[in-house]
Amino acid sequence: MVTLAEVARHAGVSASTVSYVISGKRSISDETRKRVERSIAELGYHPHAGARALASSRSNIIALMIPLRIDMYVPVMMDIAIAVATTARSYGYDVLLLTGEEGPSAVLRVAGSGLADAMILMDVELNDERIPPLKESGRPAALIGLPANTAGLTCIDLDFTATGELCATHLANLGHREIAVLGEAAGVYERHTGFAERTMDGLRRVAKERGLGLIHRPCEGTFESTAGTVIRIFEERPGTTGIVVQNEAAVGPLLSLLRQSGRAVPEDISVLAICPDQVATQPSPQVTSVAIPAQEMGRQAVRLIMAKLEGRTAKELTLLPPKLTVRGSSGPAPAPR
Amino acid sequence: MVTLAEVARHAGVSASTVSYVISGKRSISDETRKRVERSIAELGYHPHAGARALASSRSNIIALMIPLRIDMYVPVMMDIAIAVATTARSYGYDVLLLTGEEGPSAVLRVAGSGLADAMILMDVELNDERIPPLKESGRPAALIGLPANTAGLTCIDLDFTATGELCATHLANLGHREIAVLGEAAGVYERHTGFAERTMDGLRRVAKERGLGLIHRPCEGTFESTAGTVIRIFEERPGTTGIVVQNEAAVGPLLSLLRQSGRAVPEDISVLAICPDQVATQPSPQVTSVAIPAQEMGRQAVRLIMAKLEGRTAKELTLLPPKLTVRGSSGPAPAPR
DNA sequence: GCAGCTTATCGAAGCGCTTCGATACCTGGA
DNA sequence: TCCAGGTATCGAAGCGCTTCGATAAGCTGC
Repeated sequence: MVTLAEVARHAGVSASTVSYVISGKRSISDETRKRVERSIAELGYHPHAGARALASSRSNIIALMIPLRIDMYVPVMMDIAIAVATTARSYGYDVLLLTGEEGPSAVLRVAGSGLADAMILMDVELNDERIPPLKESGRPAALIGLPANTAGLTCIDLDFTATGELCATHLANLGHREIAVLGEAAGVYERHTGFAERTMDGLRRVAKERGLGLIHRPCEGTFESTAGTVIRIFEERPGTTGIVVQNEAAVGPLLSLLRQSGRAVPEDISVLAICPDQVATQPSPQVTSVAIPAQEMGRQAVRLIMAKLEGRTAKELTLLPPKLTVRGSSGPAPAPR
Repeated sequence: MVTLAEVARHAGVSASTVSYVISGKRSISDETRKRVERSIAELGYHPHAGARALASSRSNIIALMIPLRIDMYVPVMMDIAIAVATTARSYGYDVLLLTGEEGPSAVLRVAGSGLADAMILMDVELNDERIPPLKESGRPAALIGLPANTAGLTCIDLDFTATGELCATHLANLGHREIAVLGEAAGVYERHTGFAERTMDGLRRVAKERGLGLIHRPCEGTFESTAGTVIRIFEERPGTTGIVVQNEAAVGPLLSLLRQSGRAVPEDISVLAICPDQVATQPSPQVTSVAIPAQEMGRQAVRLIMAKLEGRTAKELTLLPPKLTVRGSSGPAPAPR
C-alpha cells in the first residue's frame, strides 16, 4: 500500500503539504501542487479511509437503512438506493447498506462507531422505532416517508394527500360520479404507514367537494384477491366508472379482470394508478398514473443530509408534488344508462 | 464519544486488556472480563471503526457492486443484496453499496483506500471490465454470474445449462414435441451475459437427445413485443405446445395473450418460466418455474469470501442446481390433431 | 525451595492521516 | 531601510485502536 509519506518523499515535500494538496484547505503553490499530483498519479496513491476517518472524525459514509418489512414496491426501493448511492458519490461519499434485520440497534452501532456520518431511513412508519435511537445518536439524518411526529427530523415523501386530490380531480373533470379505490393490503393500514391514509384524505376531500361517490377497499394484490375485491366493488356500487389503484401489484390483475368481464378500458371504466412508470407502461392499455418519484427522493435525501453535514439547516418536511401522466386507461365517463 | 481508554479507566484495567476482552485474542480472567464487559455496557461503548481499520488494517466491510445496466430482474438483485447484507452481518461485516455509475475505477478506489476488505460483483458479464482492476487489487472477491474466463476467480451462478436441460426434460416427459423459447431481449445476447446462452445450450442438448423441435426468439418483455413474438412463433411452428420463458417480464403478457387467443393453459399450451417465485405465483394459473436462487447466491457469495478472508481457499466455480417447481401452467401435451 | 511453565495483565509503539502552530520567505508601503 | 502582512511550507502532536514484548504472579514437580 502506498502511503501519504511515500508520496511526500517522492514529490520532495512534507506529508502535510501532500495532505493540503489533497484537501485544498491551505494554499499551495502551483508548482508544488502539480508535482504532488504527479506523484500521486504515478504511485497510484489512495488515502487510507480508516486513517482519514480517525484523524478527521469523518468517515465520508452515509448509511442507508432498508426496512425488513417492505411495503414499497421493490423496484422503487432499488431506484431510491441507486439514486442515493449515485448522488452521495457526487459529494465524495459512499453508502453503507443496512437491512432492517438488525433492528433499531443498528442505528446506534453505526452512529456510535463512527462508521457513518449520517443516515437515511427508508420506508419510515408512523411510529418508527428507529427514530428514538436516531435522535439519540445526534447524527444528521433524512427519512423517506413520514412518521407521526416530524418535529426535529428531516423528512421527504411524495405528497400523497395532493396525489389523492389529483386523482379524484382528474376523474371528476372527466365526468365520473362514482369512484372506487383499490387500496393497499390490510397489513399496511394496520401498521399505519401513513401514506395510504394520506392518499385517502385527499381523495375524500375532493370527492366531497365535487359530490362524488367514493368507496375504498383494501386489496392484497394477488390475482385472486384482486378478483374478489373487484367483484365486491361492482356489486356494492354498480355505477362505478373510475378506479384508483394504490397497490401497484393489483394493476395487472385488475386490467385482466376488467377485460375478462367485458368492461372496456377506458370506454366503460377509467383506471388510475399510483405506481412507478415501469408498472404503468407495461400493460395494455398503458395506465394513467401518478409516479412515485423514487430517484428524486433519493437525490433530495442526500442533498438535505449534505446541507446538515455542512452545518446548514434543512427543512423539516419536503413533500414532492405529484405529477399525473395521462395514458390510455382513463377517459370521459360513459353516458349514464 | 466513549473511547477504549475511558472504558479501561472505568474498569480499572489497561487499554490493551479491554482490547483483548473485545477481540478474545488473549486469555483474560473471568473476573476481569466481566468487569470490562459491564463497563462497556454502562458507558455504551462502540469501538471507533476508523481507528480499528487503521490499527488492524481490516475494515470489516464488504463492497457490493451493482452494475449500471441491469438485466437481472430488479427484485432478484434486491434479494441478493439483502441476503449479502444479512449474511455479512452474521460474520460481523457491513456492506458498502457501489453502483456501476463509477465504473471499474470504483474497484480500485475502494480496494486501494482500504475501505473494503473484499468485494462482491453482481451481474457479471462475459468480459466484465471490472475484473482486471479486481485482480490487480488483490482483494478477495466473489462474482455473481460467470465471466468468460473464471481462472483465478471465485464465481457463483445458477447452473443455467442444467436449468435448460431440466425445462426441456420436463416438457419432453409430458409428451411435448415442439417447444419454443421466449428469450431475453436482444441486447442481452449482444452483450454476451452468458446465462442466456447457457440456458439454450441445455435446452438444445435435451431437445436433440429427445428429438424435440425447438425454436428460440428473443423478446423485449413489453406487452407489444411479446405479442409480436408469440404470433411469429405460432406462425412458424403451429404445432408448438410448450413455451419456456426466460425473460420474466414476458410471463404476464404471455399468459394474457394465450388467453385472448383462445389457447388454454395448460390444456393446449404448457408454460414454463425461469423466474423468481414472486413472478411465478402472481398470475393465474400459477406458472411452473425454475427459480433464480437469489438468497442462496448472496449467502454463498459471502461465505466464500469469508473463507478467503480467513485464509482458506474457495472453489473457483459454484453452480447452484436448478429446482423446478411444478405449478398449474404445465401439463401433458394435447393429443395431436 | 527453586527452575521452568503457564496465565493474566500492562506499557508502548505504531497504523496513516489531519491539523495546528511555527517558520521562512516575499511583497510593498512608510 | 525596516516592518507589517501575506503566502507557502514544515514539524509534531494526536486521533483511538491493535499488537508485541515484557513483567508479575501463580503453579508444578523434583
